[in-house]
Order: sequence, then structure tokens, then C-alpha cells
Amino acid sequence: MNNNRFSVSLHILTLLATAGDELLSSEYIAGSININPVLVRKELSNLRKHGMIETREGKAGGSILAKPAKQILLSDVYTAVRQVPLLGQNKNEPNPSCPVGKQINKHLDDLYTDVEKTLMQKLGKTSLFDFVKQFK
Amino acid sequence: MNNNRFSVSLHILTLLATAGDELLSSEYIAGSININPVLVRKELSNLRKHGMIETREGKAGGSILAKPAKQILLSDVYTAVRQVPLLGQNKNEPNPSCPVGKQINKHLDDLYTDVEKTLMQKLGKTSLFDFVKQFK
DNA sequence: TGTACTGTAATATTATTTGTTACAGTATGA
DNA sequence: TCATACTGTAACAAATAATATTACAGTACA
Repeated sequence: MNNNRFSVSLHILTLLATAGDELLSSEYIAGSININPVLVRKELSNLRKHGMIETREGKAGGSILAKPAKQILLSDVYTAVRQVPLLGQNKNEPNPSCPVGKQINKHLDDLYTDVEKTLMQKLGKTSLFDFVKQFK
Repeated sequence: MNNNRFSVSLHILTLLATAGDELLSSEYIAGSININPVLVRKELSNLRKHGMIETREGKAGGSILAKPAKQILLSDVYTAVRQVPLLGQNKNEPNPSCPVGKQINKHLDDLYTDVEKTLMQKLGKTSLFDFVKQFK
């Protein structure tokens, strides 16, 4: 993951958490992050799919957290934006006639799976509530 | 890091570890990984800079581990290829007039630093020797 | 029924990663 | 001493991925 999606998603969730029961528009959120509103709507769409937010359409519409910030873990955010394994997506096709090449992808996959499990455990210790309460 | 450099570097080191005191050419290594020899030389150059390998130039030249595989940790490999923080490089420039936007980059940086520390601890538990001994 | 939103497709732009070509430098050994 | 087989690295090209933009249909409110 070389993109900014984790940062963007966490920024969105932080804004929603501090907004309480007020609906925030994608325009407003985009203004805080300083990116395009369509990108925000795409991330909102993804967060909604993962059950973290709810959206009301139409005039005076906008988004809101779907559950208390204490119940949203940073590992949930990571899962929502994750596309490829952390350390590389193993797109190499090593030479199968080389004893190392033949086996390495399996061992790399095992390693990456293991490392990501550690990452998830770490991120699972912090909730959105914990993250947001640092803001003063 | 959305690239393949960790995989490539670990593949190179695995080959060198199994080659013992034999020098391996970039051409040979590239053949096992199935990528361009120049890319291999670039990674070799980086690994050399980080003290993990040594290279002999000229005819019959090639590369070899600079120290025992037990003394090369996967965290060393990560450090060598790392360019940007794990979860995003925070290239956003949030709106400073928004209370969340004003502070979020600092909190994201803190979080990413903390998470990477955990990753390093995890990777530091496995040496190149441990990784290579899985190969049969 | 106009207005202010959302959702999403399609496309364009920009950035990053990977691959290639080219060539100078170095050590070996016939 | 010179052909050979390597390395090192710069410069450029191509491919891929991330981000931004435009456009427009759908929805709900007042």
C-alpha cells in the first residue's frame, strides 16, 4: 500500500467522531483534508460497505458514524483500505528450475501473513475513540 | 512501500546464503528472480551500502554475504528498502483552519512511527538463517 | 419543483515503479 | 597486454498505480 487511503479514511472518521450527531457533507470533509470531494465519496462508500459509517442522501444529507467510536478499531480501518499485503504483493514469477525460486513465493507469503497478523494485533489495541481523544 | 523491493532483496539474500562462499553474478540472480539484471545490481548496491553483502568487480566477480546469515535480521532488510512509512506517507496538506486538519498529521505520524516500531520488533525476531532453513 | 446533497462511471492527469540501453570501470587469465 | 566477463550507474522509456476531474443520474427536503 503506497497510497494515502488509510490516512484519508482515518481523517474522515476523526471528523465524524468529533461532529457527534451532525451530518457532514463530502464537500466539507474534502475541505478539511484538502482533496477532491469525489475521492472522499469513494472512501465514504468503502467505509459504509465496512459498516463504519452511515449516509443520508438528498438535500441536507451527509455522513455520520454508524457506531460509537469506541467500537471502531484502527485494525478495522486497515482492513477496509487494505488491498495488497504489507511488504509487497509478490508479483514476481521466479524461475521454477531454481531451487530457491521454486519455493520462495510460498515462504514470502507465509512471512507476510505472519507480519500482517502482528500489525492487526497492534492496530486492534487502539480505537477511533482513543485516537480522537488526543485532539485538543 | 508498494513495491517489490523487500521481496527482491530477500530473494537475493536467500540465494547468497545458499551459495555459501561462491560468488553469484547479477545475471544469475536475475535469472532466478526473473527480473532485469540492472534492477538486481541496484538492489545489490543498496544491500552493500547497508553492509549486508560484498561484491567483487571484474571478470569472475559477483556478490557474497558480508556476514553470517544468523547476523542478518529481516528488520535489517526492511530498513534497507524502506522509503516511506508503512501506512502512508502523509502527503496531504490538510486545512489548517480546521481543528482536526490542523493537528491530524502529527497524530498520524506518531501512530505510524509506533506501528513501524512494532513491525521492526517482529521482523527482528527472524534472521536470514531462520528464513533460509525453511528451504528444502 | 428547485436546491443541495450523494453515487458512480468515465476519463485525464500525475506520480511511481519497473525495465532497458548504453557505456565506463575493474579484475582475470591466456 | 588485451579480450573477456563481470560490476556500477546514468539516462531514458514503458508500464502501472494513484489521484483528480467532469459529468450526470438519483434522492430527499422545504
